[in-house]
Amino acid sequence: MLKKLTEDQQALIIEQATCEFAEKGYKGAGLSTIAKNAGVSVGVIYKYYADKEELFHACVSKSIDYLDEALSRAGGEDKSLPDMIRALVNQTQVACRERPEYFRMYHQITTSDDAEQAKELAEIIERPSAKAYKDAIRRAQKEGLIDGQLDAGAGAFFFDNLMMMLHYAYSCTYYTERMSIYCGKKLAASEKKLGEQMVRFILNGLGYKER
Amino acid sequence: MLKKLTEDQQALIIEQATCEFAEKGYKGAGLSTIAKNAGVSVGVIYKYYADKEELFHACVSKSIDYLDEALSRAGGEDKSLPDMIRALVNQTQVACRERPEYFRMYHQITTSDDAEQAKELAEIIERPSAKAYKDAIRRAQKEGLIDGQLDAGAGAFFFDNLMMMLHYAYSCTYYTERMSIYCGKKLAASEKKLGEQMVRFILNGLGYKER
Amino acid sequence: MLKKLTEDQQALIIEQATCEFAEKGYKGAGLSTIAKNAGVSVGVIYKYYADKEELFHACVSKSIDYLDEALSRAGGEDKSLPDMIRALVNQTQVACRERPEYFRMYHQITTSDDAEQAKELAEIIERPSAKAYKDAIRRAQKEGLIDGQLDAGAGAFFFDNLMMMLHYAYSCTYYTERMSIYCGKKLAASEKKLGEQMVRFILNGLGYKER
Amino acid sequence: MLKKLTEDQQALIIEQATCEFAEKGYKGAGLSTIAKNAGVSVGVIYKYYADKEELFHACVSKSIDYLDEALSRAGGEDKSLPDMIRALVNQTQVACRERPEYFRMYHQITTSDDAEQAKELAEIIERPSAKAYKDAIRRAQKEGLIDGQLDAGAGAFFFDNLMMMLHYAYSCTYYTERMSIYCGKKLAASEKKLGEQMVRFILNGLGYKER
DNA sequence: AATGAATGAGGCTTCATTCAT
DNA sequence: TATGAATGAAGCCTCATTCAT
Repeated sequence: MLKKLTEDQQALIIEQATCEFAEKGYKGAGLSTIAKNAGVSVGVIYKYYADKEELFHACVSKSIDYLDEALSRAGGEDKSLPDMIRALVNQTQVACRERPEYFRMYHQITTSDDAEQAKELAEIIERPSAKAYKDAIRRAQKEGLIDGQLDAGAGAFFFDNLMMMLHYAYSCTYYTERMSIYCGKKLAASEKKLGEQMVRFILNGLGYKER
Repeated sequence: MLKKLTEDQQALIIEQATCEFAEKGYKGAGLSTIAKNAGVSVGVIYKYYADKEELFHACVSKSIDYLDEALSRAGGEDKSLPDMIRALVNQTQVACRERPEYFRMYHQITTSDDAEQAKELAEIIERPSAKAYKDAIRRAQKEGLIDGQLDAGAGAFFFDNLMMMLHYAYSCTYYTERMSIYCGKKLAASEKKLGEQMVRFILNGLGYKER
Repeated sequence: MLKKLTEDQQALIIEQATCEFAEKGYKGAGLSTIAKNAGVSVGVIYKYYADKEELFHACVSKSIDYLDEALSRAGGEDKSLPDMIRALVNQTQVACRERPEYFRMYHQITTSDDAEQAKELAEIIERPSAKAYKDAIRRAQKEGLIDGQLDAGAGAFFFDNLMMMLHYAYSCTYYTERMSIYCGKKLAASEKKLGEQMVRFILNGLGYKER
Repeated sequence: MLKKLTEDQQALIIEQATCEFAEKGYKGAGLSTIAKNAGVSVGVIYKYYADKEELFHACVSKSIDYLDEALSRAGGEDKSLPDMIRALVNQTQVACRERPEYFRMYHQITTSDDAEQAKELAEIIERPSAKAYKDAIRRAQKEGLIDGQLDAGAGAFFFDNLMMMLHYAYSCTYYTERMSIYCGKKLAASEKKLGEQMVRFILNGLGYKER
């Protein structure tokens, strides 16, 4: 009983907390549920995190890290634009299947009503990919591969909007249902086909012309 | 004390409740806050709604109605595809400016972890527009105006995904910030320019070719 | 709407209130239930009674009046002791069948935790019959009809105790059940036989000897 | 704050709850009052009892146990009928002096308007003593000690009715007052004398003849 | 004078947080 | 150091009472 929490136990706390927050929201999540699911006492959580909010933030950070990692796994500056997009869409589908809770967590973040905090989080989460996508679009525009009239920022925005909705479609109950309604069950169930359709739509949207 | 809540007061309850729910979520919203903001007593709310949940549902219904109405204001089957899309984007921007709480409410709905309820709501909310968009796309495909390879459902899905993210960008703190990060403050602030970019991206995405 | 409550309506209020108080107790009774059952508005009750407590007291008074009346119907100083007791037992059975709520009301009174009020009520309700029974016993003792060793007050007390329990047995759910358990369903259902047994027990208890 | 409520504290909760319920009834009793009187927080009560009702039932059970115990202390099948009755009356007087709240609790139970529950409770509480008394009477009848005409069940019923009213007289404000009115303060105050009178009345009532 | 909707204090219950062991 | 029971503030809801019509 006088042993320090192992790293595994600490990780389990975050993992279970993430699931609980992702599922029930910040207010709905219960500390005692988290403790029970993680196999630790409520008290020990307060040794590692000052309060519920700090635990939540830790889960958020972990989720962001995973999201970043998932993105970078798709990465590769050397890829062609179509390949890059294909890889990103693909990676999203895989990541959502593996760890839907992290994407649900992302969705929870966006419900925050604290403007200051929202700003801060957006800065951390969105800035890097915004830059990466914008740069890629600019590069492609210079190479004459895509629509020159398109504002690079706006293009990145629309692209990421589609990616984000794909996240939600694969991780949040409501959006999953919505995807089925729009695409039909069959297409919704086929990651490959839907991915292809999406890549096609995005490339078209950006005004991509081969060669 | 008034003999009976005026229609205005009743409407104010829903309005304030919607704001409270939209901002804090179902769990976070406080009945006493709502009552105070609506200028009524806590008790009277229970004369009109059996409990917190029923009040929430009333707010949801009202929000959905507004959303539908906003959509139909853009409507017009007779419009050309570009005009229709332009109108929808436009209408979204106006509606979000006028009643951001209804769109925030929508966002709250999607956080529900009750699968059954999510299903039901998605059916009510999404089915009609899904059908409308799909039909419009099919029609345009028959007329040879847009990409014939595109699955109509998927096209409608991607289109509505972009619309939904526009809603969020104009009504939820986090997404607003995110839009600024992607597009820059200037473009984010110009509804007109951003709208044009978006219409362009969508038309391209659908593979629209004039004539 | 500008008409005064008729006497019937006023009586109905008391009647329904009595039933409600008798069934649910003072705390459990609901003013709105009473109003609804009496076919009047809640407000008008407050025109006749200052508050819930006063209404309760009015019901208590009415109940006491009925109880007294029921007793006096049995009355008759001229009767022989056995006849008097027989008449009282009989009358109790009839009254309980007709108006169980008044006896339930009595039971409710006795749960009061306000010592002062209990004292006052006991004085009003019990003093007269205590005196009457005591006198009757003294008279019978002088005539050598019953046990001279018995304290007249104690005798009256035991006699009335048995009467009171008979009240309860015929009007309160719990005591009805209890009667069945003790006496068996058959005897419990036969007012006549049980009454005879009780008269016999009482006369024996008082040490009554004919002639 | 204590690591765990001691047994004493747990007992105190039940004790204080019993007093509160006994005094004010189920509806009238307040959880916060109970907590305060027991020197614990409101919350901890919910660690031991799911809700107010469960706490009430625990108090009822405790009270019933005490009542049974008090009865069995008087017990003794080997005693003569007069001795048995004397012991029961005696024991009742002692128990009421020691723990009036348990008898008040009993009184509260009988006010329940839930027929099903009343039935159940009556079965548990009354059946055993009903049987014991009835058997004792039958035995005495066989030995020719008491009135053969008396229905054993009815006799047990009348006997227990007198016992019950004695309980109430010694524990509930109203009935205490009533006893004074009937018997006079002096006799009411003398447990011994009143007890003797009561035993005499009962034995007479049963038609007891020595030898 | 009767109505019944509005009021708001108060009750039960939950759960984030504390702290004795 | 980990435990998990105890704490108590805060939330939902009820209902006796008020008062505009």
